[in-house]
Amino acid sequence: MNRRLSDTAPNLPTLADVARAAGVSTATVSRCLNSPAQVQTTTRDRVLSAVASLGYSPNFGARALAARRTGTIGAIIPTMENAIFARAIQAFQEELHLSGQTLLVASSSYSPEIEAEQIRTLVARGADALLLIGHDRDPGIYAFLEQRGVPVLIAWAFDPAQARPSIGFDNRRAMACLADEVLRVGHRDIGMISAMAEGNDRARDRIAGVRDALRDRGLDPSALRLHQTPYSIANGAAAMACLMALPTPPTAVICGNDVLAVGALQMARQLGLDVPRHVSITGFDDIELATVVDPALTTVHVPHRDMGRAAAQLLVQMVGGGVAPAPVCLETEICFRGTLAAPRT
Amino acid sequence: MNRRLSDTAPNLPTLADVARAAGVSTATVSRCLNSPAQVQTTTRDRVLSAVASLGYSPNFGARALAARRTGTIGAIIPTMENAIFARAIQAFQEELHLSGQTLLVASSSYSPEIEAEQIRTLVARGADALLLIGHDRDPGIYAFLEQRGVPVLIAWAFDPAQARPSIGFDNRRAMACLADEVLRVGHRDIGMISAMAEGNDRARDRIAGVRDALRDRGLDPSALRLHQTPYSIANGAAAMACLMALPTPPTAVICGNDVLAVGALQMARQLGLDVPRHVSITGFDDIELATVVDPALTTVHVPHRDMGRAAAQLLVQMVGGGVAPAPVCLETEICFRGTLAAPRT
DNA sequence: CGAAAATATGTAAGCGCTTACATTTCTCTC
DNA sequence: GAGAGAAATGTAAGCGCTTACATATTTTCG
Repeated sequence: MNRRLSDTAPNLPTLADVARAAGVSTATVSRCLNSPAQVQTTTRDRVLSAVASLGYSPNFGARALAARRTGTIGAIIPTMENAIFARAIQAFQEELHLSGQTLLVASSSYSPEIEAEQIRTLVARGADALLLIGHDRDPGIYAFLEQRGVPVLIAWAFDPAQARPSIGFDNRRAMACLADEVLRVGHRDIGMISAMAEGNDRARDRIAGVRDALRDRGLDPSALRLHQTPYSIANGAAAMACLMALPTPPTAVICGNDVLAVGALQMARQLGLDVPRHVSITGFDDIELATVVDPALTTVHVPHRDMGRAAAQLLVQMVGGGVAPAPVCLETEICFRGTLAAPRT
Repeated sequence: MNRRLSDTAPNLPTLADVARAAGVSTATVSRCLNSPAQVQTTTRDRVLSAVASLGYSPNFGARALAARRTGTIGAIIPTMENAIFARAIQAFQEELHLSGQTLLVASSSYSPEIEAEQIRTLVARGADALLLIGHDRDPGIYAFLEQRGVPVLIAWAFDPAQARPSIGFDNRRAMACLADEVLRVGHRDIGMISAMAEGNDRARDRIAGVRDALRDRGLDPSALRLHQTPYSIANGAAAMACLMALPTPPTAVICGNDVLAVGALQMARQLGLDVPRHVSITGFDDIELATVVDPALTTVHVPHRDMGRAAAQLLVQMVGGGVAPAPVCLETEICFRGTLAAPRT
């Protein structure tokens, strides 16, 4: 047939070419490449030099078809522009590389519909396994993944109630700890700026964490002045302006993440409010931004890199062994910096 | 043979199953999926409903093998943790998605050896085309890519002297413009904190740009106090400390990127120097960090998102058409903010 | 109305690799 | 040094899809 070999496509050497050049069968060449130990040293040298001299490199499609795996792992994150995901994905990719796996990435822009589509795309593109953020998801998607036999690991969430393998931290408890610190120094009027909670279990858990802390101190959780807004500095600032315009503005504003907190901080300055003297602000994540602003942000440190690295290891193990690992819970830590202080009396 | 079908692997429906269910040939099913216009509406509906009811999804390896393309485009960037790359890659991925392509990413950690390895990996993983940063690279790599027939687009660089397709901006000229502004307000003692120039043509071009500006004003380009350091806030700070410890410290410090500049800014504050009264500092890139610090950084805005988006379009076009597009040069713009002022007299 | 042209569908040959199984070639051991 | 067992290599059957080409069906129009 030889279709399309006539045009620009270069005619690359195949396994058979290497086999011919080395005077062995294709099976031996394949073994040299995939399990060298099975092949005698002298044969192996002969084959490898044929590989080198022909400039051979295996055809991906053929290999994937025959071996029924691609050595590719997919990850879908809301957006790379959020430093927490960029950082984790970077570590994830590096670790994957150590295991000889390649990373296929897609982003959902925080939209469940786009995410569902991307999941299908990555599976169709041959991802051997998938990394997803948070448990919240249409059950049909999990059914689809199960049908295709694609292992999934959930990151950024730890919830032993969910049977699915996951790696993350307890958003709720971490936020409850931080909120408790805010209460401990004396704040009673608490505002909260959160990311949109719909379809985002992390955001919901953090809100629940603040309410837990309130409740534990015998305060009314429903008194929390909650403002939800999409992720951005500008939105954080706008939300802060709303909160501060209230008849009795909160003396402390707990933010669902550092980006919103930085926005809040900027707005506070713009409104002529001194942080933390007039109002305390806290973040969550501990990204670079948190240390660069003045005063530096009191926040919760999340081990994003560790999470990315560990996620890669778990996923590689899941692809290989097929066993579902138990949920992993990482520790978070409060970073006390300059934006939390006792309220003015 | 049926190997490995006995174990855990689910037995997924194939094209043939769909064909059987719909009462057509596999060719017709394939056409329904790839060029629906060729198939009669009634047949198509029948096939598509069979696809849906069986939960069929094409096998990636088989498709790649038969079609000789994967619909996957690879990108290798130094690191995702650098916001400029994260931002561009995000836009790149979104645009790729619109064209039905998938993104394979790898990172080089700024190491030419790792990059070379990653290039081979991505090609072996079936990338139809590659996005790389900067022209600087072993010629053997370009030869390899040419042999394999993998189109490459270079981003972050614009140099008409290079024959290769590229999209970027003129690092040298942009930096020269900024440096000229620094000179224009009266600075004569200029320090520069640059990223490591070796194997990084962007960094080299920016240094050259500063020297150009000096020369154009009749000053001695070799008088530039240049400090090279790896990319990080802490390194920027350390470099700033060195510069300020000089017998006659520079009155303006031009930084190769915003991250180094933010480090310099922090160190200035730590040293009790007021910016811009005691010393001016400039950045390059215009990332979020630049607007969050106080005073906000005077820097060069680089249209990272546009670059990412356009890169995706070019690459898709290269894979499809096979024609090498002419180098594209994007415009940069100086953002005057708070860190540049005339030197004290 | 019939032949030519256009359209729709079927047939089947690979794409390049992996791997189960068969065969050959060593390496021991007694 | 013969036979058993281990090790190395070869044989060949797919993996599931795309697409050139063949065939069947419909449309067009002189």
